[in-house]
Amino acid sequence: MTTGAPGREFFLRDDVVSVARDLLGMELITCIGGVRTSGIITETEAYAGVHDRASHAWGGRRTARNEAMYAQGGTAYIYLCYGIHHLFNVVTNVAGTPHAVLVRSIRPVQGIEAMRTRRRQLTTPLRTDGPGRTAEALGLRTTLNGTDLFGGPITIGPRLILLKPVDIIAGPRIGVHYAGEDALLPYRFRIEPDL
DNA sequence: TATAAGATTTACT
DNA sequence: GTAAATCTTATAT
Repeated sequence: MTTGAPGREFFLRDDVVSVARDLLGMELITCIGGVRTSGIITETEAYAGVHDRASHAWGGRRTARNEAMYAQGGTAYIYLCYGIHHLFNVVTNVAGTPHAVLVRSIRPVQGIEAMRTRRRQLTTPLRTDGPGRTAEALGLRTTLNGTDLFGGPITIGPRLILLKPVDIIAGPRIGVHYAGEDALLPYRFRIEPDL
């Protein structure tokens, strides 16, 4: 687990919650239009498929938008939220089981100037916290929805920082108050910004 | 066919 | 603190 990038088997794992936790500290890399940008994943949320009211796939929902959730683990699920923001998820579990992990925040590593341009923050401090800001900084758009994370423009790289269990903060997910009891599940994981 | 709400961010009062 | 931007889906006429 400490050497190299995660292989396909990492994303095929059965427990989406543990995948969300283990993604913390890994590098999310994009190479789009010849521009390479990346960041350390610092916040994630798990969406546990058909039994999770907060998930787009709750109750077995399957639409043109969420089709990528039904692909095999290691696929990108990118959708438009509120008509404006692109949100990036990593699909987990085997094909046909629509689990996914939302990447909510990164710490910039490579291509910081390119991310500034994308975020239109050339002089103001570059912010990459929040799922919409994260996707915009990395150039992730719905045109990349369904992209495989092996051999394509989006890659999950090696773990860049080692984390102790005590460093990882679990809590309820954000913006899912409509999900009833499922809104209280501790499916959100993050680390302190200065860790 | 119409309306409401959503895994959000930004700007303005 | 409130509202606007604006696409997709679900539910109600």
